Amino acid sequence: MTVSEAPARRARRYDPGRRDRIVATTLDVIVEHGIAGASHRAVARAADVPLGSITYHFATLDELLTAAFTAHVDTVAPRFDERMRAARDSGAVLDYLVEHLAGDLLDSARDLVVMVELYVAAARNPALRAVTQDWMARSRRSLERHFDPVTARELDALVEGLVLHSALSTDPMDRDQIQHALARFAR
Amino acid sequence: MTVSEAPARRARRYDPGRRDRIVATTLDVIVEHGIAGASHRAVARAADVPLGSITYHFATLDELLTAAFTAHVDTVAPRFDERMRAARDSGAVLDYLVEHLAGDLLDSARDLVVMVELYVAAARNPALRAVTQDWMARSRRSLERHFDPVTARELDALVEGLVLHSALSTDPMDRDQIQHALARFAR
Amino acid sequence: MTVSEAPARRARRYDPGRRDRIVATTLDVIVEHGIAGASHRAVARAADVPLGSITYHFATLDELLTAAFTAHVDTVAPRFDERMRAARDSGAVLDYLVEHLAGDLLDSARDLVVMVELYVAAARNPALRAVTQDWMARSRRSLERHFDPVTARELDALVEGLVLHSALSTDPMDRDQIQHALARFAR
Amino acid sequence: MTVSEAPARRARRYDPGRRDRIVATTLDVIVEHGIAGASHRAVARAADVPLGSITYHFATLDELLTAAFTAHVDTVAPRFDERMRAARDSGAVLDYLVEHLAGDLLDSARDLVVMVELYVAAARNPALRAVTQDWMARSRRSLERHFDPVTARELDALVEGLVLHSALSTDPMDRDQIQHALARFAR
DNA sequence: AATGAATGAGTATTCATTCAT
DNA sequence: TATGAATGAATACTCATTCAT
Repeated sequence: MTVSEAPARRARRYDPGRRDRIVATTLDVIVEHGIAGASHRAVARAADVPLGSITYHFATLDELLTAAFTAHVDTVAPRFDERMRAARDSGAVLDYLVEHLAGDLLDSARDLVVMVELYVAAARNPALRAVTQDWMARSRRSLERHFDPVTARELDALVEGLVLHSALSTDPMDRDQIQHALARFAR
Repeated sequence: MTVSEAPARRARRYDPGRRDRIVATTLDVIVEHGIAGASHRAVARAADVPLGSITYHFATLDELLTAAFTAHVDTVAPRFDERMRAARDSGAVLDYLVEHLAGDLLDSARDLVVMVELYVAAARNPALRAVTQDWMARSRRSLERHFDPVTARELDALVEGLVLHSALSTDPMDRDQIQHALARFAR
Repeated sequence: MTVSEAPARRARRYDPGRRDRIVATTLDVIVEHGIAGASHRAVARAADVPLGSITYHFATLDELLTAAFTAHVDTVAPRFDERMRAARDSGAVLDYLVEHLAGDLLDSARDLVVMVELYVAAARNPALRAVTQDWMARSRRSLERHFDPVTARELDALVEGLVLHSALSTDPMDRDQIQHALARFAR
Repeated sequence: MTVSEAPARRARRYDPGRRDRIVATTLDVIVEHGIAGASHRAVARAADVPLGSITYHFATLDELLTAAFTAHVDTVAPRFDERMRAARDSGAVLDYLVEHLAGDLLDSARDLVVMVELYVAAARNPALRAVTQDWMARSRRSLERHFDPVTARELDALVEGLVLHSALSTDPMDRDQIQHALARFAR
């Protein structure tokens, strides 16, 4: 019986792309445990990286969180814009939104959690507020491919509200209801 | 909405109503520092009460937060219902909502912040989710005094989205825009 | 949704024998959670009695623990003495001890846990040391009904050792082995 | 066996071997104040190390206690085995045991206390139970150098009982009595 | 006589960050 | 460049005991 609590970390000194992996893992941790649960340690554990490695790449937690959310927006916003570009007309946009809100709830659930966490954090963190506003602006600009600015903004707000509701309600709206709500904005 | 941090601690063994004061102060702290900042210590300091007093009245932080949000909902929901009861018709309701969302009344701002904090916390905390759902249900029921259930639900979602936007955006919608958005649901 | 965290304690102001019930419950708590787990609160909860009631009847924790262990010894020691008195000869005593150590492990397990907890606590608590020594002396005196003082003492020590072993070993001695060990002391 | 509580904290960022020092100090604290007194803080104070240092090296108190007891067993068991190996015959073994149990050497007293604390803790802590069982098995195996397995086991139990008695009794057996008791197992 | 409230010290543990190597 | 060690403040929560009623 000998004392042995070696943390079983495979040596991995050469590890290119580690920085990116840390950023990606940070998002995973946020999704699973919230921003409150996204500590240096939690991320280090999840990314299987020594604690010092996190603080080496990111001077502060804030910097890490900002990097993570920025990366998220840079993934999600272009994808959304692409969908908008691909849509033939405003009707097609609404169809897509219905699909997004009612359908593949696995992927959207993730996006939604990230969104809400970001929104609240932004309320008290200027760096994140910039990220949030960038995201809002981009998504509105994408919608403006098919709607006038006023409608785009209203639609954006409604979608946000619907997302919140479907995230938190035990009795979420069904596809028809969502369709009906969005139709208020279509021709 | 300022929290007095007076370090002077008068001896005060007999202090009826302290429990309620703690609950009220908890809401203040949430508004000022977010749920993440609502620690036992922070609340104790703000309520000018010894730390042990908090844990005496509330076995866990969760219990305290739940009590605080419940108290908030029990204040806000009846007030909203009263407004709905008082409104002559659906037009009057929309007028009130516009006022509520656009008026940068201190009270409104406070309510917005509490709501958003609650929503995010609810995503990870079943007890708070129950509070949230109760709130949603009550507010929908109030709207149903003037709208059919489908419209009430849609309107509720839009309001939620608008709240999020106005709570977090640096460039919130103006009164006309809000009015215009809500008008989609009026007769 | 109204706040209601009433601790659901049935009113029971008139409750004779409560003192005794507290003492008995304290022993239960010690058995289940160890002396370290026998706090005022734990006992109050287990005995379904308000916290203040414990400190009302027992000025300090020490007093409560002492009362509990004393009660235990006053139950166990006479019982053991009765067995010794009833035994025809030293052989019958050994038969009884074998039975006790190998057999009804449910009751003995409880006694054993109490014994070991008491012993260790006694090492640092004078009040409990007195209880322990009283117990040791009484049990030795009981054995002296059938053995000379020297043998009684040795037998007592061996029994204690066997009890410890059977309490902690995953592979306890079987009846024959115990019988064989004790036989060293019989004629 | 005195624990220096020097409040002077020299800056000491580089301190190799600190982990081992913490483990050793933990045993000291257990000897002086019992397991119940072996808190993170108590150990930190005794080892003249900041509190965070303890939790850095040992994620939980359990881990620390386990390391301490394991270290103890890894010191004591080989030493005992060495004595057994060195003993010419079973008589020499008994002589050594008498010496060990009767000599009020500081070292012996210390070992006794550690043993008893370990035994009680083991009753409620699986990790410590493993340490205990390891110790029991090793000590039995050492005895088997001179006794058949059955006798070794009985002797072990008796020794344990004698240890308990001499650790806790104010009126411990004298050398002759111990000698006499052990002689029951000699040729 | 009895008890709910109060309290200050204490518990284990987590944390962001800094430092020495 | 990379990282294990270090650290002091903070976290939620428990506790024995005292007090006001």
